[in-house]
Amino acid sequence: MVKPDKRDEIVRAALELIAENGFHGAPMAMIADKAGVGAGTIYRYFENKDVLINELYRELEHRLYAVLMGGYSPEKPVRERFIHLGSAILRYCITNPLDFRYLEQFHNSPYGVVHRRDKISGEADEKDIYRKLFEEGLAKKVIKDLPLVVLFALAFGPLITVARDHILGFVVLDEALIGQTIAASWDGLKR
Amino acid sequence: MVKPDKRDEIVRAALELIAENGFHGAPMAMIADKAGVGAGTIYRYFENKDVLINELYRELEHRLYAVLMGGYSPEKPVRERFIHLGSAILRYCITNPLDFRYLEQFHNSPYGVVHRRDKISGEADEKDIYRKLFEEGLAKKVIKDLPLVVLFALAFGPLITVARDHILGFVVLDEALIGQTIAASWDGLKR
DNA sequence: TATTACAGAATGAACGTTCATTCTGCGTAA
DNA sequence: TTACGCAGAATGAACGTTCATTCTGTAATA
Repeated sequence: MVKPDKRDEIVRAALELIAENGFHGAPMAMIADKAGVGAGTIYRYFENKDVLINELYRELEHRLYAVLMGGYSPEKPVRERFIHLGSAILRYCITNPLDFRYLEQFHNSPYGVVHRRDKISGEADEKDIYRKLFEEGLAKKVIKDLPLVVLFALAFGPLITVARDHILGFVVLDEALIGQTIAASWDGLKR
Repeated sequence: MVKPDKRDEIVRAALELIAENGFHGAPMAMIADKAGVGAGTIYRYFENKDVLINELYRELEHRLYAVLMGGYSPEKPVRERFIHLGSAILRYCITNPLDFRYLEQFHNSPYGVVHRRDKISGEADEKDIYRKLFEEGLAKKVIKDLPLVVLFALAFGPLITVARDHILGFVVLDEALIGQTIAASWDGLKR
């Protein structure tokens, strides 16, 4: 039978190599090596490199979503929920730098653009918690009347930039600084 | 001797291909083709691909700096200068999508990380106009008391994100929206 | 004629993927 | 209990392709 532990090793190795070296710095042979399997073995679990990359992305997206929803209360005020989500996302990125770097690589690549285009053109699904939050904030007139995409940029732009800077060692984000950063990005958002 | 017009064609072709397809979607042979030049000719002008990539980056950086400084008045209030620089940068990115995409590719790659590390560890040079502006804002207590890196993130994060979204067609930035976006990112920055 | 600039073919390294083969663990027969 | 047979998991050498770079011959220039 298919034992998941080899699959897991492959995924873990791919995450680490791609996060650190990018898609093109992570040849299949190297992934196989790090996973402790033969090169051909990867193809028993993943049809090809693209599939591996996309499945890994989906796993990370799923993990991140679970973290975001931990302790999330839809009945609290918009600002409070925003702070909660922002802190959760920033903390996750900081404590899981490999995940963060991987997600960044993915988003800054053709994979990510396709993924995003699909997402925007489709309807908001259950998982699109930020979209719902912003729409509610717009309806209640607590955040600026701007297109959703711009609101996303104002909210995520700083967080992602600052997370990257932390991971690359350009700044050290402690609890206090995390709070101040998110509060500041809220200032940009709020009406 | 070395006629600059072939060099220019090579640089232009490299810009276009790399901006649209990334570093790995722009083989030297394709760059040569698009430039109307033999593959070997590129090596008369650039020692290797890395050098070509870095020199192209430096040219773009220089152009962008010139744009930023057009109409910049160091004696105006901090907020006004910030708005001026933000508008200039955003407009530049939007009207020169190839330049913007190239700069992004560069920054999101090992080239960019090395470049940034060098820049941060070095002293502020004359060209580091944002750094000077923020330091003055801090001294005059008009912007939040946060590390420079975080201020950069709050200011640039949204602008870059929104510029990318515009170029990918996820939003249409007209003059009004540009102004509102920059004003909003100032709200995040100001004390 | 001597020198330089050039185009494009040649080269070798690196890559993703394939596939003939080997290994492993389990059901069955003695 | 041991030996055998077998399915399918695992392997890694080999293949075809792509790429950056170098080499070679030719045209232009002086």
